[in-house]
Amino acid sequence: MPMDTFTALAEPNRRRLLEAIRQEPCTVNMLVTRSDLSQPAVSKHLKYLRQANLVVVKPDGQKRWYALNPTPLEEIEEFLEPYRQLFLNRLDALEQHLDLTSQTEANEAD
Amino acid sequence: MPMDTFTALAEPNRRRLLEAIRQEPCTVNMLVTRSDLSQPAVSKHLKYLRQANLVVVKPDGQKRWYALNPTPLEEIEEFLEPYRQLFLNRLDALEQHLDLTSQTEANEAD
DNA sequence: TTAGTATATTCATTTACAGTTATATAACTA
DNA sequence: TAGTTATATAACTGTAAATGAATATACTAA
Repeated sequence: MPMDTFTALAEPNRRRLLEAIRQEPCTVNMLVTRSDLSQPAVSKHLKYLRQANLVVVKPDGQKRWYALNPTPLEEIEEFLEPYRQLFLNRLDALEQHLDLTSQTEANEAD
Repeated sequence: MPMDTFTALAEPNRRRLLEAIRQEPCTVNMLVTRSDLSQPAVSKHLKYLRQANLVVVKPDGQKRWYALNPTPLEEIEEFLEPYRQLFLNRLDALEQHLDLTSQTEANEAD
């Protein structure tokens, strides 16, 4: 039932909310003001971000301060790590594969 | 209609397919064998990965070689970049905020 | 041509989720 | 106390997408 990190980040509005929260802790109303979302929509997205453990809440009277918890983003980081070399080199795996195997495959096709 | 990078990566089976393709270009049957998915399921996920431009295809007789195109992953990288410092420091934004503002807020509460 | 192999697509069903409106709850204020 | 503010939740609607079964397409081989 709890939402995973990747799914939480798949929604563009949620990414924007997280961006705002990253810059400084925000109340729900601050996020409503700074987004073009209704208050219930913001609350619902925050619920998912909470489930993904990407934000923590601190009640303060009527207000609730939402702050970033960046820890789950390490999962994204770890996923991305083995790809980083590749897109820094900017050379398609297919090209590389063809470069490496063209001689062998020419022989096989023979 | 085309699927964006984040949404494409939100599905765990698609991430696993991409991992396999990252290690070496694969035909559909290779991916079926290496996953626990049906052939139509693999083909359908590959369609989404194509839409997200995360893979390229090279027909080769009956076979179709799927290879990685890492370029769209730069979008993820760019999103992640401003957060990296934070989870490397491993200090919640809320803590930081409280540290920075506790004196001010103590005055305000006065 | 026929049979077989590799892959894609269609269809139907189900599930997840985004957005809205309305309402509930809790805390603050007068 | 009543009225207002801040937030969450429920009920609903619409849509995207996941899944499975069946079928279609395209190539290969005999």
